[in-house]
Amino acid sequence: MAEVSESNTGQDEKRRRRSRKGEARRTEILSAAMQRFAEDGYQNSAIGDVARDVGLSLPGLLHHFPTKVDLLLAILDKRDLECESFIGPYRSDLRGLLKGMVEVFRRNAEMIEVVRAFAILNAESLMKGHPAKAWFLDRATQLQNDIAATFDQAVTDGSIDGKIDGKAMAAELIAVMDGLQMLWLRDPARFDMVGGLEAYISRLLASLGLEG
Amino acid sequence: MAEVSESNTGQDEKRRRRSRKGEARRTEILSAAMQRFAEDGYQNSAIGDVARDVGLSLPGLLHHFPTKVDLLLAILDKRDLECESFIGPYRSDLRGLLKGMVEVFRRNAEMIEVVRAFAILNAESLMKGHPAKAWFLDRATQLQNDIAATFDQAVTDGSIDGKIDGKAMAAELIAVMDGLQMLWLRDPARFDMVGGLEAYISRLLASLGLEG
DNA sequence: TTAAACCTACCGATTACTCGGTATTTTTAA
DNA sequence: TTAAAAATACCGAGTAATCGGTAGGTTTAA
Repeated sequence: MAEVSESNTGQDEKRRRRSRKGEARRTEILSAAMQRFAEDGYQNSAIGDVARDVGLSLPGLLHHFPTKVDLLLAILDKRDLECESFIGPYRSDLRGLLKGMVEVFRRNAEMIEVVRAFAILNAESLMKGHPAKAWFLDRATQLQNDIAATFDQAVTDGSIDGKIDGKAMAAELIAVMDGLQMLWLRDPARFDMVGGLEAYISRLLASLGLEG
Repeated sequence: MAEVSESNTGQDEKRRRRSRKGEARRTEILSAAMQRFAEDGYQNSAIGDVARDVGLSLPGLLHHFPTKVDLLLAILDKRDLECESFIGPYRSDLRGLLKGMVEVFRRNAEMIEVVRAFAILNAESLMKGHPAKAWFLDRATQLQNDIAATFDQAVTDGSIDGKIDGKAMAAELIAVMDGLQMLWLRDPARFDMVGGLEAYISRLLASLGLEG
Protein backbone atom coordinates (compact mmCIF):
# COMPACT_ATOMS: atom_id res chain seq x y z
CA MET A 1 0.00 0.00 0.00
CA ALA A 2 2.79 2.35 -0.79
CA GLU A 3 1.55 5.84 -1.56
CA VAL A 4 3.11 6.21 -4.98
CA SER A 5 1.90 9.38 -6.68
CA GLU A 6 1.39 8.08 -10.21
CA SER A 7 0.77 10.38 -13.15
CA ASN A 8 -2.49 11.66 -11.77
CA THR A 9 -4.31 14.50 -13.44
CA GLY A 10 -4.41 16.44 -10.28
CA GLN A 11 -6.88 14.91 -7.93
CA ASP A 12 -5.19 12.86 -5.28
CA GLU A 13 -2.59 15.30 -3.87
CA LYS A 14 -3.08 13.01 -0.87
CA ARG A 15 -2.31 14.01 2.60
CA ARG A 16 1.39 14.60 2.79
CA ARG A 17 3.47 16.21 5.38
CA ARG A 18 4.97 19.30 3.91
CA SER A 19 6.91 21.99 5.69
CA ARG A 20 6.17 25.67 5.33
CA LYS A 21 9.47 26.10 3.57
CA GLY A 22 8.60 23.31 1.20
CA GLU A 23 5.28 24.87 0.23
CA ALA A 24 6.99 28.14 -0.47
CA ARG A 25 9.54 26.41 -2.65
CA ARG A 26 6.82 24.63 -4.59
CA THR A 27 5.17 27.92 -5.49
CA GLU A 28 8.51 29.44 -6.41
CA ILE A 29 9.25 26.49 -8.67
CA LEU A 30 5.84 26.59 -10.32
CA SER A 31 6.22 30.24 -11.14
CA ALA A 32 9.76 29.88 -12.45
CA ALA A 33 8.81 26.87 -14.52
CA MET A 34 5.96 28.72 -16.14
CA GLN A 35 8.29 31.49 -17.17
CA ARG A 36 10.65 28.96 -18.71
CA PHE A 37 7.81 27.23 -20.52
CA ALA A 38 6.73 30.58 -21.87
CA GLU A 39 10.12 31.06 -23.45
CA ASP A 40 11.01 27.60 -24.68
CA GLY A 41 7.88 25.50 -24.41
CA TYR A 42 7.58 22.47 -22.22
CA GLN A 43 9.43 19.89 -24.27
CA ASN A 44 12.32 22.20 -24.91
CA SER A 45 12.74 23.53 -21.41
CA ALA A 46 15.34 22.06 -19.12
CA ILE A 47 14.16 21.57 -15.59
CA GLY A 48 17.76 22.07 -14.57
CA ASP A 49 17.41 25.70 -15.62
CA VAL A 50 14.25 26.01 -13.57
CA ALA A 51 16.14 24.63 -10.62
CA ARG A 52 18.89 27.20 -11.01
CA ASP A 53 16.29 29.96 -11.34
CA VAL A 54 15.08 29.25 -7.83
CA GLY A 55 18.54 28.55 -6.44
CA LEU A 56 18.20 24.81 -6.24
CA SER A 57 20.15 21.90 -7.60
CA LEU A 58 18.39 19.64 -10.06
CA PRO A 59 17.90 16.84 -7.54
CA GLY A 60 16.64 19.47 -5.15
CA LEU A 61 13.91 20.38 -7.56
CA LEU A 62 13.12 16.76 -8.29
CA HIS A 63 12.50 16.27 -4.61
CA HIS A 64 9.44 18.51 -4.93
CA PHE A 65 8.32 17.34 -8.38
CA PRO A 66 9.62 13.83 -9.00
CA THR A 67 9.39 14.09 -12.78
CA LYS A 68 9.16 16.80 -15.39
CA VAL A 69 5.61 15.70 -16.17
CA ASP A 70 4.58 16.11 -12.55
CA LEU A 71 5.80 19.67 -12.74
CA LEU A 72 3.79 20.32 -15.88
CA LEU A 73 0.60 18.86 -14.46
CA ALA A 74 0.99 20.85 -11.28
CA ILE A 75 1.13 24.02 -13.35
CA LEU A 76 -1.98 23.08 -15.29
CA ASP A 77 -3.91 22.29 -12.13
CA LYS A 78 -2.93 25.56 -10.55
CA ARG A 79 -4.12 27.43 -13.62
CA ASP A 80 -7.39 25.51 -13.49
CA LEU A 81 -8.11 26.69 -9.98
CA GLU A 82 -7.24 30.31 -10.72
CA CYS A 83 -9.43 30.37 -13.81
CA GLU A 84 -12.49 28.79 -12.28
CA SER A 85 -12.52 31.25 -9.42
CA PHE A 86 -12.15 34.16 -11.82
CA ILE A 87 -14.79 33.14 -14.34
CA GLY A 88 -17.37 32.01 -11.82
CA PRO A 89 -19.14 35.27 -10.99
CA TYR A 90 -19.71 36.12 -14.65
CA ARG A 91 -21.72 33.06 -15.57
CA SER A 92 -25.16 34.50 -14.94
CA ASP A 93 -26.57 35.08 -18.42
CA LEU A 94 -25.27 35.43 -21.97
CA ARG A 95 -24.48 39.08 -21.74
CA GLY A 96 -22.75 38.53 -18.44
CA LEU A 97 -20.69 35.75 -19.89
CA LEU A 98 -19.54 37.82 -22.82
CA LYS A 99 -18.71 40.69 -20.54
CA GLY A 100 -16.74 38.21 -18.46
CA MET A 101 -14.77 37.09 -21.48
CA VAL A 102 -13.72 40.65 -22.14
CA GLU A 103 -12.62 40.96 -18.54
CA VAL A 104 -10.56 37.79 -18.87
CA PHE A 105 -8.90 39.32 -21.90
CA ARG A 106 -8.23 42.56 -20.10
CA ARG A 107 -6.61 40.62 -17.35
CA ASN A 108 -4.63 38.39 -19.70
CA ALA A 109 -3.29 41.42 -21.52
CA GLU A 110 -1.21 42.11 -18.43
CA MET A 111 0.23 38.64 -18.05
CA ILE A 112 1.82 38.05 -21.40
CA GLU A 113 4.29 35.41 -20.25
CA VAL A 114 1.56 33.30 -18.73
CA VAL A 115 -0.62 33.62 -21.79
CA ARG A 116 2.26 32.73 -24.06
CA ALA A 117 3.14 29.74 -21.97
CA PHE A 118 -0.38 28.40 -22.27
CA ALA A 119 -0.64 29.16 -25.97
CA ILE A 120 2.54 27.24 -26.65
CA LEU A 121 1.53 24.42 -24.34
CA ASN A 122 -1.83 24.34 -26.03
CA ALA A 123 -0.27 23.75 -29.42
CA GLU A 124 2.36 21.39 -28.06
CA SER A 125 -0.39 19.29 -26.59
CA LEU A 126 -1.49 18.43 -30.12
CA MET A 127 1.60 16.29 -30.46
CA LYS A 128 1.35 12.55 -30.37
CA GLY A 129 1.49 11.30 -26.81
CA HIS A 130 1.97 14.70 -25.21
CA PRO A 131 1.36 14.50 -21.46
CA ALA A 132 -0.96 17.52 -21.46
CA LYS A 133 -3.11 16.26 -24.34
CA ALA A 134 -5.97 15.04 -22.16
CA TRP A 135 -5.92 18.12 -19.97
CA PHE A 136 -6.33 20.50 -22.89
CA LEU A 137 -9.00 18.37 -24.53
CA ASP A 138 -11.03 18.10 -21.33
CA ARG A 139 -10.69 21.76 -20.70
CA ALA A 140 -11.76 22.79 -24.19
CA THR A 141 -14.72 20.44 -24.13
CA GLN A 142 -15.94 21.65 -20.78
CA LEU A 143 -15.53 25.29 -21.72
CA GLN A 144 -17.43 24.76 -24.95
CA ASN A 145 -20.26 22.99 -23.13
CA ASP A 146 -20.51 25.74 -20.54
CA ILE A 147 -20.70 28.46 -23.13
CA ALA A 148 -23.07 26.45 -25.29
CA ALA A 149 -25.39 26.02 -22.33
CA THR A 150 -25.49 29.76 -21.79
CA PHE A 151 -26.36 30.34 -25.46
CA ASP A 152 -29.04 27.68 -25.37
CA GLN A 153 -30.46 29.15 -22.21
CA ALA A 154 -30.70 32.54 -23.89
CA VAL A 155 -32.67 30.88 -26.67
CA THR A 156 -35.18 29.20 -24.37
CA ASP A 157 -35.34 32.44 -22.40
CA GLY A 158 -36.46 34.15 -25.53
CA SER A 159 -33.65 36.68 -25.18
CA ILE A 160 -32.52 35.79 -28.70
CA ASP A 161 -34.26 34.17 -31.61
CA GLY A 162 -34.01 30.42 -31.99
CA LYS A 163 -32.03 30.24 -35.20
CA ILE A 164 -28.70 29.60 -33.56
CA ASP A 165 -26.80 26.49 -32.53
CA GLY A 166 -25.32 26.94 -29.09
CA LYS A 167 -22.51 24.46 -29.59
CA ALA A 168 -21.49 26.11 -32.83
CA MET A 169 -21.64 29.59 -31.39
CA ALA A 170 -19.56 28.47 -28.44
CA ALA A 171 -16.96 27.00 -30.76
CA GLU A 172 -16.80 30.20 -32.74
CA LEU A 173 -16.38 32.33 -29.66
CA ILE A 174 -13.58 30.13 -28.40
CA ALA A 175 -11.96 30.21 -31.81
CA VAL A 176 -12.07 33.98 -31.94
CA MET A 177 -10.54 34.30 -28.50
CA ASP A 178 -7.77 31.81 -29.22
CA GLY A 179 -7.03 33.39 -32.56
CA LEU A 180 -6.96 36.94 -31.27
CA GLN A 181 -4.62 35.85 -28.53
CA MET A 182 -2.23 34.37 -31.05
CA LEU A 183 -2.20 37.56 -33.11
CA TRP A 184 -1.54 39.55 -29.98
CA LEU A 185 1.24 37.24 -28.84
CA ARG A 186 3.00 37.59 -32.15
CA ASP A 187 2.93 41.37 -32.04
CA PRO A 188 1.83 42.63 -28.62
CA ALA A 189 2.74 46.24 -29.25
CA ARG A 190 0.67 46.68 -32.37
CA PHE A 191 -2.34 44.47 -31.85
CA ASP A 192 -5.18 45.29 -29.47
CA MET A 193 -6.76 41.99 -28.58
CA VAL A 194 -9.22 43.44 -26.10
CA GLY A 195 -10.53 45.83 -28.71
CA GLY A 196 -10.71 43.00 -31.20
CA LEU A 197 -12.82 40.90 -28.90
CA GLU A 198 -15.10 43.79 -28.04
CA ALA A 199 -15.68 44.49 -31.70
CA TYR A 200 -16.55 40.88 -32.40
CA ILE A 201 -18.87 40.63 -29.43
CA SER A 202 -20.73 43.84 -30.14
CA ARG A 203 -21.34 42.77 -33.73
CA LEU A 204 -22.40 39.38 -32.47
CA LEU A 205 -24.87 40.86 -30.01
CA ALA A 206 -26.26 43.14 -32.68
CA SER A 207 -26.79 40.29 -35.11
CA LEU A 208 -28.58 38.36 -32.36
CA GLY A 209 -31.00 41.13 -31.65
CA LEU A 210 -29.40 42.08 -28.35
CA GLU A 211 -27.66 45.32 -28.85
CA GLY A 212 -24.64 46.16 -26.70
CA MET B 1 33.20 36.05 -50.68
CA ALA B 2 32.41 32.58 -49.51
CA GLU B 3 28.85 31.55 -50.31
CA VAL B 4 27.84 30.65 -46.81
CA SER B 5 24.10 30.02 -46.71
CA GLU B 6 23.30 32.03 -43.64
CA SER B 7 19.91 31.95 -42.00
CA ASN B 8 18.20 33.29 -45.11
CA THR B 9 14.44 33.42 -45.27
CA GLY B 10 14.42 31.58 -48.50
CA GLN B 11 15.73 33.79 -51.26
CA ASP B 12 19.18 32.78 -52.37
CA GLU B 13 18.89 29.04 -53.23
CA LYS B 14 21.73 29.99 -55.58
CA ARG B 15 22.59 28.08 -58.67
CA ARG B 16 23.86 24.69 -57.67
CA ARG B 17 24.44 21.58 -59.67
CA ARG B 18 21.99 19.01 -58.47
CA SER B 19 21.27 15.61 -59.92
CA ARG B 20 17.80 14.30 -60.68
CA LYS B 21 18.23 11.77 -57.92
CA GLY B 22 19.21 14.49 -55.52
CA GLU B 23 16.14 16.56 -56.29
CA ALA B 24 13.96 13.54 -55.69
CA ARG B 25 15.64 12.93 -52.37
CA ARG B 26 15.13 16.51 -51.33
CA THR B 27 11.40 16.24 -51.91
CA GLU B 28 11.28 12.92 -50.08
CA ILE B 29 13.09 14.44 -47.13
CA LEU B 30 10.87 17.52 -47.06
CA SER B 31 7.76 15.40 -46.95
CA ALA B 32 9.11 13.03 -44.31
CA ALA B 33 10.29 15.92 -42.19
CA MET B 34 6.89 17.56 -42.29
CA GLN B 35 5.28 14.40 -41.05
CA ARG B 36 7.75 14.26 -38.17
CA PHE B 37 7.18 17.91 -37.34
CA ALA B 38 3.45 17.25 -37.32
CA GLU B 39 3.92 14.61 -34.65
CA ASP B 40 6.62 16.07 -32.44
CA GLY B 41 7.05 19.67 -33.46
CA TYR B 42 10.27 21.08 -34.85
CA GLN B 43 12.34 21.43 -31.71
CA ASN B 44 11.47 17.99 -30.49
CA SER B 45 11.96 16.15 -33.76
CA ALA B 46 15.20 14.33 -34.46
CA ILE B 47 16.50 14.76 -37.98
CA GLY B 48 18.07 11.36 -37.53
CA ASP B 49 14.57 9.89 -37.55
CA VAL B 50 13.75 11.80 -40.69
CA ALA B 51 16.89 10.39 -42.28
CA ARG B 52 15.88 6.84 -41.39
CA ASP B 53 12.37 7.48 -42.72
CA VAL B 54 13.79 8.04 -46.18
CA GLY B 55 16.44 5.34 -45.90
CA LEU B 56 19.38 7.61 -45.35
CA SER B 57 22.02 7.98 -42.71
CA LEU B 58 22.09 11.21 -40.74
CA PRO B 59 25.11 12.60 -42.58
CA GLY B 60 23.41 11.54 -45.79
CA LEU B 61 20.53 13.81 -44.96
CA LEU B 62 22.81 16.59 -43.83
CA HIS B 63 24.37 16.52 -47.27
CA HIS B 64 21.08 17.81 -48.67
CA PHE B 65 20.19 20.13 -45.80
CA PRO B 66 23.35 21.15 -43.96
CA THR B 67 21.55 22.03 -40.74
CA LYS B 68 18.24 21.34 -39.09
CA VAL B 69 17.27 24.97 -39.55
CA ASP B 70 17.90 24.77 -43.28
CA LEU B 71 15.47 21.88 -43.41
CA LEU B 72 12.84 23.86 -41.54
CA LEU B 73 13.19 26.92 -43.76
CA ALA B 74 13.01 24.78 -46.88
CA ILE B 75 9.69 23.42 -45.68
CA LEU B 76 8.36 26.89 -44.98
CA ASP B 77 9.40 28.16 -48.38
CA LYS B 78 7.79 25.23 -50.12
CA ARG B 79 4.56 25.91 -48.26
CA ASP B 80 4.74 29.55 -49.26
CA LEU B 81 4.85 28.68 -52.94
CA GLU B 82 1.99 26.20 -52.72
CA CYS B 83 -0.21 28.65 -50.85
CA GLU B 84 0.34 31.62 -53.08
CA SER B 85 -0.56 29.68 -56.18
CA PHE B 86 -3.69 28.33 -54.52
CA ILE B 87 -4.99 31.59 -53.09
CA GLY B 88 -4.20 33.73 -56.10
CA PRO B 89 -7.29 33.22 -58.28
CA TYR B 90 -9.65 34.04 -55.43
CA ARG B 91 -8.44 37.53 -54.73
CA SER B 92 -10.84 39.38 -56.98
CA ASP B 93 -13.30 40.96 -54.54
CA LEU B 94 -14.41 40.54 -50.96
CA ARG B 95 -16.94 37.85 -51.65
CA GLY B 96 -14.43 36.00 -53.81
CA LEU B 97 -11.85 36.19 -51.08
CA LEU B 98 -14.17 34.78 -48.45
CA LYS B 99 -15.24 32.04 -50.80
CA GLY B 100 -11.57 31.33 -51.34
CA MET B 101 -10.98 31.01 -47.61
CA VAL B 102 -13.67 28.37 -47.39
CA GLU B 103 -12.02 26.51 -50.23
CA VAL B 104 -8.70 26.65 -48.43
CA PHE B 105 -10.40 25.15 -45.41
CA ARG B 106 -12.04 22.46 -47.46
CA ARG B 107 -8.66 21.56 -48.84
CA ASN B 108 -6.92 21.71 -45.46
CA ALA B 109 -9.49 19.38 -43.99
CA GLU B 110 -7.94 16.63 -46.06
CA MET B 111 -4.35 17.29 -45.06
CA ILE B 112 -4.49 17.08 -41.32
CA GLU B 113 -0.83 16.25 -40.80
CA VAL B 114 0.29 19.26 -42.76
CA VAL B 115 -2.13 21.53 -40.97
CA ARG B 116 -1.07 20.20 -37.61
CA ALA B 117 2.59 20.64 -38.44
CA PHE B 118 2.01 24.28 -39.28
CA ALA B 119 -0.18 24.91 -36.27
CA ILE B 120 2.49 23.54 -33.96
CA LEU B 121 5.24 25.37 -35.80
CA ASN B 122 3.17 28.52 -35.61
CA ALA B 123 3.00 28.35 -31.83
CA GLU B 124 6.60 27.21 -31.49
CA SER B 125 7.66 30.25 -33.44
CA LEU B 126 6.48 32.42 -30.55
CA MET B 127 9.41 31.18 -28.50
CA LYS B 128 12.39 33.39 -27.89
CA GLY B 129 14.84 33.13 -30.75
CA HIS B 130 12.95 30.52 -32.71
CA PRO B 131 14.30 30.24 -36.26
CA ALA B 132 10.84 30.48 -37.84
CA LYS B 133 9.80 33.56 -35.87
CA ALA B 134 10.41 36.03 -38.67
CA TRP B 135 8.77 33.84 -41.28
CA PHE B 136 5.53 33.54 -39.36
CA LEU B 137 5.46 37.21 -38.47
CA ASP B 138 6.07 38.29 -42.07
CA ARG B 139 3.50 35.87 -43.32
CA ALA B 140 0.82 36.95 -40.84
CA THR B 141 1.45 40.61 -41.54
CA GLN B 142 1.27 40.19 -45.28
CA LEU B 143 -1.87 38.10 -45.09
CA GLN B 144 -3.53 40.65 -42.84
CA ASN B 145 -2.62 43.49 -45.17
CA ASP B 146 -3.94 41.63 -48.19
CA ILE B 147 -7.25 40.87 -46.56
CA ALA B 148 -7.51 44.37 -45.13
CA ALA B 149 -7.00 45.83 -48.59
CA THR B 150 -9.86 43.75 -49.93
CA PHE B 151 -12.14 44.95 -47.15
CA ASP B 152 -11.12 48.53 -47.68
CA GLN B 153 -11.67 48.19 -51.39
CA ALA B 154 -15.18 46.92 -50.74
CA VAL B 155 -15.78 50.04 -48.67
CA THR B 156 -14.62 52.46 -51.34
CA ASP B 157 -16.55 50.41 -53.87
CA GLY B 158 -19.63 51.08 -51.87
CA SER B 159 -20.32 47.34 -51.65
CA ILE B 160 -20.51 47.68 -47.89
CA ASP B 161 -21.08 50.61 -45.61
CA GLY B 162 -18.13 52.54 -44.34
CA LYS B 163 -18.38 51.75 -40.66
CA ILE B 164 -15.76 49.02 -40.66
CA ASP B 165 -12.02 48.98 -40.13
CA GLY B 166 -10.37 46.78 -42.75
CA LYS B 167 -7.34 45.96 -40.63
CA ALA B 168 -9.50 44.95 -37.70
CA MET B 169 -11.84 42.86 -39.82
CA ALA B 170 -8.86 41.13 -41.39
CA ALA B 171 -7.46 40.35 -37.97
CA GLU B 172 -10.76 38.93 -36.86
CA LEU B 173 -11.07 36.74 -39.91
CA ILE B 174 -7.58 35.38 -39.44
CA ALA B 175 -8.29 34.80 -35.77
CA VAL B 176 -11.44 32.86 -36.53
CA MET B 177 -9.66 30.68 -39.05
CA ASP B 178 -6.74 29.97 -36.78
CA GLY B 179 -8.99 29.25 -33.85
CA LEU B 180 -11.33 26.97 -35.76
CA GLN B 181 -8.36 25.06 -37.04
CA MET B 182 -7.12 24.49 -33.51
CA LEU B 183 -10.48 23.19 -32.38
CA TRP B 184 -10.57 20.87 -35.35
CA LEU B 185 -7.04 19.63 -34.75
CA ARG B 186 -7.86 18.77 -31.20
CA ASP B 187 -10.91 16.73 -32.14
CA PRO B 188 -11.06 16.19 -35.90
CA ALA B 189 -13.84 13.61 -35.79
CA ARG B 190 -16.34 15.75 -33.93
CA PHE B 191 -15.64 19.26 -35.09
CA ASP B 192 -16.61 20.60 -38.51
CA MET B 193 -14.27 23.47 -39.19
CA VAL B 194 -15.52 24.11 -42.71
CA GLY B 195 -19.08 24.46 -41.44
CA GLY B 196 -17.84 26.69 -38.67
CA LEU B 197 -16.14 29.02 -41.07
CA GLU B 198 -19.15 29.10 -43.39
CA ALA B 199 -21.43 30.01 -40.50
CA TYR B 200 -19.13 32.82 -39.43
CA ILE B 201 -18.78 34.18 -42.94
CA SER B 202 -22.46 34.11 -43.74
CA ARG B 203 -23.27 35.97 -40.54
CA LEU B 204 -20.48 38.39 -41.34
CA LEU B 205 -21.81 39.05 -44.83
CA ALA B 206 -25.32 39.53 -43.50
CA SER B 207 -24.18 42.03 -40.89
CA LEU B 208 -22.31 43.92 -43.62
CA GLY B 209 -25.34 44.23 -45.81
CA LEU B 210 -24.11 41.69 -48.33
CA GLU B 211 -26.17 38.62 -47.89
CA GLY B 212 -24.69 35.29 -48.88
C1' DT C 1 36.98 13.44 -64.73
C1' DT C 2 34.64 15.75 -61.55
C1' DA C 3 31.13 16.83 -58.52
C1' DA C 4 27.28 15.08 -56.13
C1' DA C 5 25.50 11.39 -53.17
C1' DC C 6 26.23 8.84 -49.37
C1' DC C 7 28.51 6.16 -45.55
C1' DT C 8 31.13 4.72 -41.04
C1' DA C 9 32.85 6.40 -37.11
C1' DC C 10 33.12 9.81 -34.14
C1' DC C 11 32.37 14.06 -30.81
C1' DG C 12 30.84 17.32 -27.44
C1' DA C 13 26.86 19.00 -25.40
C1' DT C 14 22.59 18.34 -23.14
C1' DT C 15 18.97 15.82 -21.00
C1' DA C 16 15.99 13.64 -17.33
C1' DC C 17 16.80 11.09 -13.68
C1' DT C 18 19.30 8.12 -9.75
C1' DC C 19 22.25 7.01 -5.78
C1' DG C 20 23.70 7.76 -1.43
C1' DG C 21 24.37 10.75 1.44
C1' DT C 22 23.94 15.38 4.87
C1' DA C 23 21.40 19.21 6.85
C1' DT C 24 17.25 21.15 8.37
C1' DT C 25 12.85 21.28 10.14
C1' DT C 26 8.79 19.35 12.43
C1' DT C 27 6.54 16.08 15.44
C1' DT C 28 6.47 13.31 19.44
C1' DA C 29 7.30 11.90 24.10
C1' DA C 30 9.48 12.40 28.61
C1' DT D 1 10.73 22.59 27.98
C1' DT D 2 13.47 19.67 25.77
C1' DA D 3 15.64 16.05 23.50
C1' DA D 4 15.08 12.04 20.77
C1' DA D 5 12.90 10.48 16.56
C1' DA D 6 11.37 11.04 12.03
C1' DA D 7 10.33 13.04 8.09
C1' DT D 8 11.42 16.63 4.88
C1' DA D 9 14.69 19.49 2.23
C1' DC D 10 18.48 19.44 -0.18
C1' DC D 11 23.21 18.32 -2.69
C1' DG D 12 27.52 16.21 -5.28
C1' DA D 13 28.51 13.00 -8.37
C1' DG D 14 27.24 10.20 -11.43
C1' DT D 15 24.57 7.64 -15.85
C1' DA D 16 22.52 6.22 -19.92
C1' DA D 17 20.41 8.10 -23.72
C1' DT D 18 19.85 11.39 -27.30
C1' DC D 19 20.99 15.10 -30.26
C1' DG D 20 23.05 18.10 -34.01
C1' DG D 21 26.99 18.16 -36.37
C1' DT D 22 31.99 16.85 -38.27
C1' DA D 23 35.97 14.34 -40.48
C1' DG D 24 37.29 11.77 -44.00
C1' DG D 25 36.39 8.49 -46.89
C1' DT D 26 34.00 5.56 -51.02
C1' DT D 27 30.50 5.00 -54.55
C1' DT D 28 27.55 6.75 -58.19
C1' DA D 29 26.14 9.44 -61.85
C1' DA D 30 26.66 13.50 -65.32
